[in-house]
Amino acid sequence: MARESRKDSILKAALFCFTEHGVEATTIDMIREASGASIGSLYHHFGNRERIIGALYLEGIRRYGLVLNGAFTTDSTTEQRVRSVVLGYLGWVAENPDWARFLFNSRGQVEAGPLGDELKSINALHVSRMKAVWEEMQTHGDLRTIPAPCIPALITGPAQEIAKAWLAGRLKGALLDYAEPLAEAAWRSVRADDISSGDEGRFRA
Amino acid sequence: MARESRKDSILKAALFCFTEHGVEATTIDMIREASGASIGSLYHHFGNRERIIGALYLEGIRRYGLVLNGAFTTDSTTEQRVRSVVLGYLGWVAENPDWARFLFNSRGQVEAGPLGDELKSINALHVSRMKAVWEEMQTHGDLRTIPAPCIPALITGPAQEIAKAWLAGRLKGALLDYAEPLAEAAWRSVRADDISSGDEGRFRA
Amino acid sequence: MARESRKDSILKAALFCFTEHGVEATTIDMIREASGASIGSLYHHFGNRERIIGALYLEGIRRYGLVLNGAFTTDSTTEQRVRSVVLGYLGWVAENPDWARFLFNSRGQVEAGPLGDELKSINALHVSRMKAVWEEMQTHGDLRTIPAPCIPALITGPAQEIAKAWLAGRLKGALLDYAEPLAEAAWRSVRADDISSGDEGRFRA
Amino acid sequence: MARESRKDSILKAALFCFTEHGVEATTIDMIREASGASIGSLYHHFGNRERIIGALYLEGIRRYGLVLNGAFTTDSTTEQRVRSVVLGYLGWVAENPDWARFLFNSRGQVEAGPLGDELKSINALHVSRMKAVWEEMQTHGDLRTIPAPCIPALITGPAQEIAKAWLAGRLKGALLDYAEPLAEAAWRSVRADDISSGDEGRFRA
DNA sequence: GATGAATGAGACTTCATTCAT
DNA sequence: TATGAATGAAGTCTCATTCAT
Repeated sequence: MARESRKDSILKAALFCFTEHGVEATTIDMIREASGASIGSLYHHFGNRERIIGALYLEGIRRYGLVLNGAFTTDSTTEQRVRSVVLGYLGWVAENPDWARFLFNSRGQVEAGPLGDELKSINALHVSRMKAVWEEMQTHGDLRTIPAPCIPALITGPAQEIAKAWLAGRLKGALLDYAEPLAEAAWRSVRADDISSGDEGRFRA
Repeated sequence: MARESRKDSILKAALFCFTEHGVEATTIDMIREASGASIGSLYHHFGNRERIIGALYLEGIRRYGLVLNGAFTTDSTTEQRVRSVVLGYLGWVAENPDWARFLFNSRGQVEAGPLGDELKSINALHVSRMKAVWEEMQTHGDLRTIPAPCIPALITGPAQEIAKAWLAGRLKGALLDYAEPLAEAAWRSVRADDISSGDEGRFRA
Repeated sequence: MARESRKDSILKAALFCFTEHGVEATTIDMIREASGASIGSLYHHFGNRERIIGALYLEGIRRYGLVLNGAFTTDSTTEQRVRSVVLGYLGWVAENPDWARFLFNSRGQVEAGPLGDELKSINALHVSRMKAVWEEMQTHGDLRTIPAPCIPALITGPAQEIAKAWLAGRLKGALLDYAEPLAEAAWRSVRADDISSGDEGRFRA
Repeated sequence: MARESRKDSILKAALFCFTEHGVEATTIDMIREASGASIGSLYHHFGNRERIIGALYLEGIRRYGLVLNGAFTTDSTTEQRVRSVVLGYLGWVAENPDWARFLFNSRGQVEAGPLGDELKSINALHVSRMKAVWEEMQTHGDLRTIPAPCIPALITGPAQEIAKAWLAGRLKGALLDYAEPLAEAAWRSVRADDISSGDEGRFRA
């Protein structure tokens, strides 16, 4: 832990700067100042600016992935899973606003950079894994017949909009106040017609 | 028209560059090269870089606004309006991918710039006008009781996700293939419980 | 002339700096200071450091080429030509010590740079043109039978050594004091056995 | 020997890097990577970059000196000596291309560095020792009356040009193919008029 | 209106060197 | 002896902007 301290403090400082000024506007010198490290140390550990961003992005995806995986492995009915994803997403954003801002606001900029392809492929892994789960649910008849790419969009899209507004300070109150309504709406938008809220969902007779 | 030609060609070139490289990565010199104008001419017409972005943003909002206004003024039932917003949004993105990329991908970056506040307030005008309409519908009982900010998020959020994926080339086929499913889902997610698709929606007895 | 002034003054300053500190040790800032131009102006005209060096190298080759071409076109007998090349070379070095230092001292460094291949090919052109002339003389029987690449080495090599020593300040007196002995020696080293100094050389009966 | 191994492996790696990238362009880190040593180890053994270059240069001169001394001590007639110097030089270059490249290509750069004066004086020693021998020969009447500095230039200059071309890959075939013609030419360029190849040279009656 | 040379602040990065372990 | 994290001066280059013609 003491060993990793410098590298970690640089990443921490970088995240802080990205939140404060945005990814593009953050200079190496800002990170240097915020981290207390020297320029040389920054480059010793990361090689260049882009790799600092990349390392942070990777760590963000890893952390976020843990939450979503939890939602899938813990819950058993389809409805529970759909709700868990929405709640899990909003919960994570509420607790990790800086990571969320960085991850979701800057995705485009990060993927446009030199390490974009590498990071994109890691992202694609997450997406495809999730996609497999949704499709399985659809096969079981718990979800309406909807083009596959729409399912995650319907479940996560509105929550993302709300989260974005909240992160930008355009929303009063706690982010989690919107969790239940959004989870309910997500479920309504994707559930099969013969299923209503409160039914068992998956594993029906 | 011939007089305005130079100014327009600069804006056109700027939009092209923003699509190609992103807003932040686009330099004055790229726009100069793409437009065929001289640096001096660029500054003569726009004063500085930020004002090129601003002018483009304004024009984008204006164009997009026309479509959405159409959806509201033409249609009469709530369901029709909800569906029209989704369809209108996706239709506009499909026909104006460059404008869409610029407007939705780069919103954060644009608002972070020096003219951000000005542009934000123009945006806020649009949003608040729309909000008023949704709230009216809610008052009439056509929409479920949902926190107000969720309504546009539910209607537009999933469409935005799909549009983003399509613009990034992650989606096969035509964007409009997803329009009907998304419209249907949007309506399901916000409609009042005693209303089903096909009912009259607003102005019921 | 007034128009080209800036670009030329930069090149002039660069040559001065190269003489003073060597090519590698010369920084953009030194050239900026010596030329009186701004950094921006430097980059406006040349794009990068390497292209300043390249432009200078090209100009140097051009100037030097004029002298050597003169030696070949003016003189008629082989002996006269051999002597003219040695004398012309030393004369040019004596009159253009800065160009000479840059051209001959830094050839390796220049060719190792990014524009190396381009410059190398220009150099190769000069060399091959000259080679053709020597070979013609050899065919005529004025020169001994020597491997072709040795001929220019024998004629120019010693003069280059002397010039290098003189440029480095290791030689007392005027460079041209060594011209006649070196010309004589060059001719002795390459002339055919039945030809002695003062004979007609080429076009003998 | 095992003790010295590390130091030697660093020097060996340095020579490799100098050949590959040139002296100026070689960084401490390149040598570290090529040698397998750590940065700390490099500095422990040599103190700084310049001293690595210096140590290598010294070793190169020492090795090359052995060959040339051989030419002078073994052979007795002037002609034999002149020829031996040319042959010895080319033979050494052919067998030690990396050392040759370093020693002759980078001489200027090395002498321009902080340890330049020290190395220059060592070089000057070699040169003056050799000069004494040539002058003695001249006094004996074996060599033509030529300005003293021209003698080594005439003997070694052409061979250096050929060696440079060969090291740069501009020459096909073996370097030693050019040895005999160059030795013959060197002797012709400096021998006294009443001496022809095969005469006794020195020690005539 | 149009042009493009000129400007300079400031960004990123390299690299020799030091020093605690 | 060996290691490699840490340092920071110094270099190259970019780019928005100004201004004389």
